[in-house]
Amino acid sequence: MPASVVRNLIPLQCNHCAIRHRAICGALNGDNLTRINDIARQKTYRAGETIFFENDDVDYLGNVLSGVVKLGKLLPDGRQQIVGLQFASDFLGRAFKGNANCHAEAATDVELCIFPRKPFETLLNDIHDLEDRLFANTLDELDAARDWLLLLGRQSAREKVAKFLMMIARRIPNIGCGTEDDTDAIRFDLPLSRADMADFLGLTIETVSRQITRLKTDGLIDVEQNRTITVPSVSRLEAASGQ
Amino acid sequence: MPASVVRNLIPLQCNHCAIRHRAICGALNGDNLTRINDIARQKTYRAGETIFFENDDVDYLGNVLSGVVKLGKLLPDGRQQIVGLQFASDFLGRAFKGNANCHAEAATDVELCIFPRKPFETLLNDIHDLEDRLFANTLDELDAARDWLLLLGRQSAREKVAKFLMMIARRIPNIGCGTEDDTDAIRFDLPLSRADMADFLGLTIETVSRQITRLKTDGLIDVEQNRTITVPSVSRLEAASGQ
DNA sequence: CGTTATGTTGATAGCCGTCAACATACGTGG
DNA sequence: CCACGTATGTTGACGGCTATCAACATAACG
Repeated sequence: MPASVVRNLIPLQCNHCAIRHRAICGALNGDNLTRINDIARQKTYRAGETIFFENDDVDYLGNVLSGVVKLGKLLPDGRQQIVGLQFASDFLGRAFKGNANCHAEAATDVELCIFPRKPFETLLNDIHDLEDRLFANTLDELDAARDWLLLLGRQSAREKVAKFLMMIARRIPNIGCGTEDDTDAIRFDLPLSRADMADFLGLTIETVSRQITRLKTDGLIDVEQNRTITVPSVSRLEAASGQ
Repeated sequence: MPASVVRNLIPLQCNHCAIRHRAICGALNGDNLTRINDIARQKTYRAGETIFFENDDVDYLGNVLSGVVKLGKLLPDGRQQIVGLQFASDFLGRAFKGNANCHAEAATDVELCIFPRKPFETLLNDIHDLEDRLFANTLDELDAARDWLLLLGRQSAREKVAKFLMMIARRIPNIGCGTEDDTDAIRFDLPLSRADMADFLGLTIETVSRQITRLKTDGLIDVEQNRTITVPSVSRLEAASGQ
């Protein structure tokens, strides 16, 4: 990774970490927490910056503290597919195997908590619970990838966009809508551009835009300033997502 | 799983296992090999039989000894997507989490080497190398799933079929073609029907059939009896696969 | 030899991609 | 503060790829 993208590289305090218990670090306490804290450093990226390229020899791994990271793959002719999105508390990088099989890019401004590879792998060997947690994490990512295989292979553009919005709604902080007592309503900011959504859903920008317009005219969502989505009825949107 | 599909359930001998060193069992020897051998049993399925259903509480895990297993997911309306294919030496099942997130079906006649879940998970906890190997295995599956995300999201029907044939060629025993000295040629039997290929590639049966015909008329493959494929030039087929 | 499963081929339709114009927001420099 | 260029997003017209519907061919099987 180019050094130029590094904004800072500062120690942080695991016992004050907001996402610790959701991240793999939830497996740690006492001395073990101190050990990982000793090697943890914060690193930030601006939206659009590349974190690593495919086949890069990445010498660190880490957790997403805030923001959204896109994992993508490219065909020789430039076609792109986003193969994963990492949100706060998700793990980034591949233990015991240095070279990345996809590239990573900050979709929004991103804060990472990174660990140098070698000492982190030592921790994995020493602390069985930590490796178990990372293993479970990887199995969950595999489940998620298989869910998207079904989506990409068998669902329509409308279903794809609806399901994407459902997924974001689950993973992104809700920004509160006027009708607080309506538990079936939800409101959030899209962390991705239309172009990123297209690359994630195997569609074109235009098709994504048209489907959003259709969901809007059908009353399933409301859109302000392109990125702020209000879903008046989550269950109705879910029905439109095909499951 | 219905007991009716069980053809036999007999002990086997790990030290004579043909796929041991490619499977996760390659991490074992001496006493550890004896320990896993004590819990290993052979189980066979006929082509088309279901091994487990989505959300089943599967009480065993295991290796594929021979044949091909399809992992699939269904939408409520019946649309299907195959999300993984497991070949000889591949691991089947999800450690530390009983309920399956997809269904499994024998694509061909299949022999499995199965381990009851509880004692197998004990082995995983006791033998660090075994868990490491299973972890590495899972990471490879994740890589494979992401490759197919790119395929499903961004590649044409022709590229999909070409890439599928390339993948099968790598994973299935070569049956030898007349021109042995031609290292760029290869010949194999398809383990999947057109319908399975369609469900794997996110296409219809008809489109798969048409693309195979096109590859044949373009001289990229030769087809005998629907299932036997000869590839005169692997590099030319690879070029048609888009990478 | 009939029946079913599997695969191929043709005609047609529809969804989504492509190309293009336009709208809006944002940042930079005059 | 405005002018301009760029990035992002929307909408329309059109075309092509793949799905759908249908007929037929071949193989498998009892």
